[in-house]
Amino acid sequence: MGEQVRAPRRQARGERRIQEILDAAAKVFAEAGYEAATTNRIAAAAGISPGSLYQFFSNKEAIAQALADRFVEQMGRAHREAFESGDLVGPLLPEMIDRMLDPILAFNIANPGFKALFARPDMPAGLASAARPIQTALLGRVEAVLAARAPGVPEGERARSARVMIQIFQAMVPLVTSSRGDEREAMITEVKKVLRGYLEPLEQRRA
Amino acid sequence: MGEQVRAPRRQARGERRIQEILDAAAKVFAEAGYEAATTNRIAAAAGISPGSLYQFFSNKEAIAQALADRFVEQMGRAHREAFESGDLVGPLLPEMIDRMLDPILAFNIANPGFKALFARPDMPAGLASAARPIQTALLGRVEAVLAARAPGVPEGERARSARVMIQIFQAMVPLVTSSRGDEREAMITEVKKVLRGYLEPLEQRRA
DNA sequence: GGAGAATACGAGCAAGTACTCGTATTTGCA
DNA sequence: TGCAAATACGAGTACTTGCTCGTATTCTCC
Repeated sequence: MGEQVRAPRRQARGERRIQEILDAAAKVFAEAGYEAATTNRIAAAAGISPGSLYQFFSNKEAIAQALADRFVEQMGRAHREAFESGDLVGPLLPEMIDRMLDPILAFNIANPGFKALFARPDMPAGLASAARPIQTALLGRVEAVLAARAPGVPEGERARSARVMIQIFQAMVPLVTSSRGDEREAMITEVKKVLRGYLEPLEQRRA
Repeated sequence: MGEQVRAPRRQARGERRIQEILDAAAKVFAEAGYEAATTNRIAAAAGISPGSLYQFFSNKEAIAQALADRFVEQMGRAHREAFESGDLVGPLLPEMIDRMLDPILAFNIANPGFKALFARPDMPAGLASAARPIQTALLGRVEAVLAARAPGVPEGERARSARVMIQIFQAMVPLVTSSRGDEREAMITEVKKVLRGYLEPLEQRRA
């Protein structure tokens, strides 16, 4: 255990190749899903031979893992942006919802491959765990917002409500990303209506 | 074209086998997903040899297709039950929601294999089309309810709202089926809260 | 400019898949 | 009871997939 195959000293060319492979993998995973995305196809999409692919990644799962890490890091940034405002109680509910949703929606729109990788049930179990910390952090932040704005909700119920909100939001993301233009704007409005309709009664409840 | 391989005259034993195979397939698909569900494993789960499997189904997709048809038929029954009440306007909103959701939730709880088959992106495209008529019918029924109860909502928005409601409901189903006992009951209550929070403002809008 | 390391290639291997086929057993029916 | 059809078997086949390996090319640094 603890054995490390020391990674070769990468040249600039190699670093570029790695990013190219990850870009190609994101595209192929998004189009085909995890299982159907063959390593040969990823190599072809990256414009290199299968052998070259394995110069940089030890196996298919390592590619997905690296891609997941890249996504998770960007997603983390979007989450931090969504919750960076210190004032959880001041803003009216609609504005609060705007602040939380807009950055995360923007991320999902800009990275269609993200959902394709993480939302698919055919990917290896280990991959989901890469997103776990992010998911847990998100849950905690939503709970914190609930605790501040809806103090009348007891703790056990609060955790459940946070999960429900996250689930709803994630379910609506495909509806948003798969539409375009005005229809997309309208869908974003609907997502916010849904969350507002769920949150408003919680905020108004007495302790 | 139009060629038909005439199906052999089934014996009672054969009819029984077909149902056993479908039961086994539902279990294996639910556990492993479409791709990872090997025909040999389905055969083993049904307690027969791979060769016997192909006595009744010409290929793996035909198994999934037959299973899908069986599910779709049962699902159709649940939908009809959910919407059979002629009175769309009389009942208060919470009762209306109970009537619509309970049968469909009950179906999903009783048939965990259903979601596993239809919600997975790794299944052949043709399969999804089996559920299409059911989905379209459901959309139409929800739209009809909206038209009756929320006449203030213009038509284009009504279609969008119906889609949103269905999407939300389907997203919450896993939260319900994956929990047990009191937690499950609580989750069902939450699903209904969400839909009520979304519907109530629509109903109260002026034409 | 040359030596060693990194990068690149692509035919091919081991393993796993859906599916077949020759044969044996069981069933329905005259 | 006997016979044709239906059912059952499971080792074997054709194919695909992730991945390797011997070899050729390009880069880095002295």
